[in-house]
Amino acid sequence: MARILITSALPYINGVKHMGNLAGSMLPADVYARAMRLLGHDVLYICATDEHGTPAELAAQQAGMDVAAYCDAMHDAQAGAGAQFDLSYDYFGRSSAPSNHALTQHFAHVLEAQDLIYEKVSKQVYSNADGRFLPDRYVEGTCPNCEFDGARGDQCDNCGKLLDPVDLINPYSAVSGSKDVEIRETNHLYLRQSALSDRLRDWVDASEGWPPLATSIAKKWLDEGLRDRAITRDLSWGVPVTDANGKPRAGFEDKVFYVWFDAPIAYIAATQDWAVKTGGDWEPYWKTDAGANDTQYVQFMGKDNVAFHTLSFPTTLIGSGEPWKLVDSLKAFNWVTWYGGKFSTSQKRGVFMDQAIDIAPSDNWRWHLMANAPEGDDAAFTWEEFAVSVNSDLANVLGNFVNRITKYTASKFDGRIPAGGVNTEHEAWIIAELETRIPALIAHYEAREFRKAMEQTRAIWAAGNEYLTRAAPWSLYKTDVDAAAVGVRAGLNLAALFGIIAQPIIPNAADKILSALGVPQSNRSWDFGDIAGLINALPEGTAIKAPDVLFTKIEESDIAEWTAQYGGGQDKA
RNA sequence: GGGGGGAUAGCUCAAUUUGGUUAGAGCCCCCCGCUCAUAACGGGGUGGUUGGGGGUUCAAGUCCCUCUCCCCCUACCA
Repeated sequence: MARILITSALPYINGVKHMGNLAGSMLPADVYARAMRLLGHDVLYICATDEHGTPAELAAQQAGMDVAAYCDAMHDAQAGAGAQFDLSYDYFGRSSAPSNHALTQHFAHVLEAQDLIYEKVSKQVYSNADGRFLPDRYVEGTCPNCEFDGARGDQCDNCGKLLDPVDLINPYSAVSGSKDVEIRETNHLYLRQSALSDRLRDWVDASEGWPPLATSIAKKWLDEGLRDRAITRDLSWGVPVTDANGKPRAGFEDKVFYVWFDAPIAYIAATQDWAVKTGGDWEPYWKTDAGANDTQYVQFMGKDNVAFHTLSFPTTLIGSGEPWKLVDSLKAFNWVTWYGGKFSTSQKRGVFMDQAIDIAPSDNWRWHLMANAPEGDDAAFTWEEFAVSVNSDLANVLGNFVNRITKYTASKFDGRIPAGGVNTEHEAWIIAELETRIPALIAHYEAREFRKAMEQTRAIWAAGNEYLTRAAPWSLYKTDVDAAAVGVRAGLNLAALFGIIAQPIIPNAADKILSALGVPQSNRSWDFGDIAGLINALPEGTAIKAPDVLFTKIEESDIAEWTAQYGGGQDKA
């Protein structure tokens, strides 16, 4: 048994997330967490809302709400959506929590004590109309390179050239459209990342189990030489910048820490909040002087977040000089796209978590998104593929298997798990299948290869159908009831096994199957022991029920309706 | 501009790390079987110049060069 800390990239606060966000970190982290729990590990799965930054302030303003109240509402909405998708967080915290304020300020103080923080004045665009400094991409204007009119301050979408907002011709605020903008000087705290390059490189070189994507991105930045990075912003909503006495830092009264400085720290702060809430101990997860070297720390994130997790956050932790736990393994995902294009609220393209749960049960989404996880490349969501996942994999292969064997048991064996008969070549066949497939399934989960894990799960379900065809108890029943009983008993045990292996992915359907077969909670773990015994594990004579239809199929008319409402193939971006 | 990832049956993806039998699977389609079951299930089959071009090698989807297209990052979006 191992102690495993799992974090999912923090979902940003400005609204309920779309299915791509769910599929890219929160859901796979959850499936992994559930699988590791079933394997008997001591798992802590931590997530939180990422609440600071300019977009949060603007979203609140647009909603006509106070930022804090807006974040309260959105945090609740996201927590609710997560619960509806059965995300089994041990704690779902907030980057705006007092614990994170304190810890972020703590890190800034110890980093400064290590001479890794200094003040520097830079130039930034200020919008008089909006009464705020504008991040580079919130300034738009004419591109000095190609004269495109809608160029953003950081990059021109037309010619692709990287820009400095100061160079834009006729700059205006992307927030209000106002041209009343000016360049102002502003003082900020900078993190001396350059001083930590060597220590960071040593750590990256020593790391194992990172995907090539993560290693190559980290090394590229290191090769170019880490630049010092501003870790404060001119905003009001965020973690206040304090001095060593906890008072507002002189000259920084109207500034807060940069969201990417405080957000990853919230992984730790949320763990502290979990400890307070549950009476647990957070230090064995995060402090190497409290046992965290024995903790396996796995981070899940989208491909855009890799540099922050491999460089920025480790810089904070290493630079502190304190014994903080660093990440062991990363799993980075590409994007789920909507028919190959981007999700867009305004253009009604794509489904968000709160809408999705009204369309189909959580299990259906979880299965489809994991079976088509964007592991190698971006993966396009389509209603047609969704229907295939639900109808073929869930309804026909798994749902129908459970249905056919339980119904048959009800009609011919009095609804009880039958005794009698002896195993034949057919039972030997299915046992051999399980003896190779179950270890392979577990290996895929341990390697966090989700598509392969789903493929193996489905293959095990499908093997059950093949077994029933081979054993054909309905034929044997006419001449030898005991011989038929062998097939029925094995089939019922297989149904239970299928529920047990399905738990990380489709927890609700799995529970329905296991409850119908009378499998107690205590017998649902992945401690399989002797695999040959799995087809005789259920107590003979136990009364079972045929569960209601486990998965309702998706009809052509459903697809047409959803396409009309949420967009589909006809408006590819 | 720089860096990284990707392009493989009609569709969605394996196999590329470590070059090695006839490049696999699911869906679709066709044929057969079964009749316990949600018109489901099982078996078999059709289908590939591995994005284009060039090279290395006894052998290339895999290594090298080059071209095309898509995605991410490029340090003040998160």
